[in-house]
Amino acid sequence: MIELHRLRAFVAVAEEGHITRAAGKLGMQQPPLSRLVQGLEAQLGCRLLRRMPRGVEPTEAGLALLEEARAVLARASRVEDAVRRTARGEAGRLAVGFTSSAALHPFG
Amino acid sequence: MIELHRLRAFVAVAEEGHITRAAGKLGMQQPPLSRLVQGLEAQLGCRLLRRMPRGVEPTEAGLALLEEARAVLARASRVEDAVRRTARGEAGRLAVGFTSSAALHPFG
DNA sequence: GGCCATTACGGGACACGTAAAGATG
DNA sequence: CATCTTTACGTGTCCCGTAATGGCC
Repeated sequence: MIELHRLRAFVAVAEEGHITRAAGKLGMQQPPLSRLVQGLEAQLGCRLLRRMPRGVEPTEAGLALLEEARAVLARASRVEDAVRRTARGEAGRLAVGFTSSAALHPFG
Repeated sequence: MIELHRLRAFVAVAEEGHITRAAGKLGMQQPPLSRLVQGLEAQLGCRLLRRMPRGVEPTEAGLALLEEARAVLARASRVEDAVRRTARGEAGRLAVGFTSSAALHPFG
């Protein structure tokens, strides 16, 4: 399965259009980032970027991955907080109910 | 961010109720799997499993993570195939339409 | 004593950073 | 020549597997 690390790298590159610029945004150097994307292409068996003289451009497959990757990363980024909140008791015990008559009952 | 590797490990353990059994299912040994879950607990800063004399049991936070992790993993597992299909041209350009009359039209 | 989880230790894979090389306008 | 990407090389970290230790019926 694709690891999130590689997805993050690819999304940054695809959004910036330059490996160099994306590396700066991710706080790393260009060479490791370039290899990360290459590894992803090798894993998927297809090119994700068109290498241009001035930067890169996502291929068709790259665009598809960009969309999917954003969805997965967005969901994954919320997991950590959700679990911690549950551990603190702020969530997880919350039950939400719908009835047709609850609104008629006074509290207490 | 939590890596998918750790999520897969935790889901297997939580579902099996035994680190030993989950390790067999994942094709690995118990010690690395035990450490993987410990690493996840350290990352989240809360216990995910209650260690019992016969196996383990998810805590409240563990149950919350189990649910989230399944959703993320399910989504991530489809990414790879989706991108490869797009690269082969089987998807990405596919438009699906619904009409009220298409069924009345003969092919050709 | 048997079962299960954990710690200890050595080996391999992967990613990073720096430095040098290749490609293109 | 300037810009951007890629390859080369050495280092550090993380994970794995085997072996030994700890806790609880």
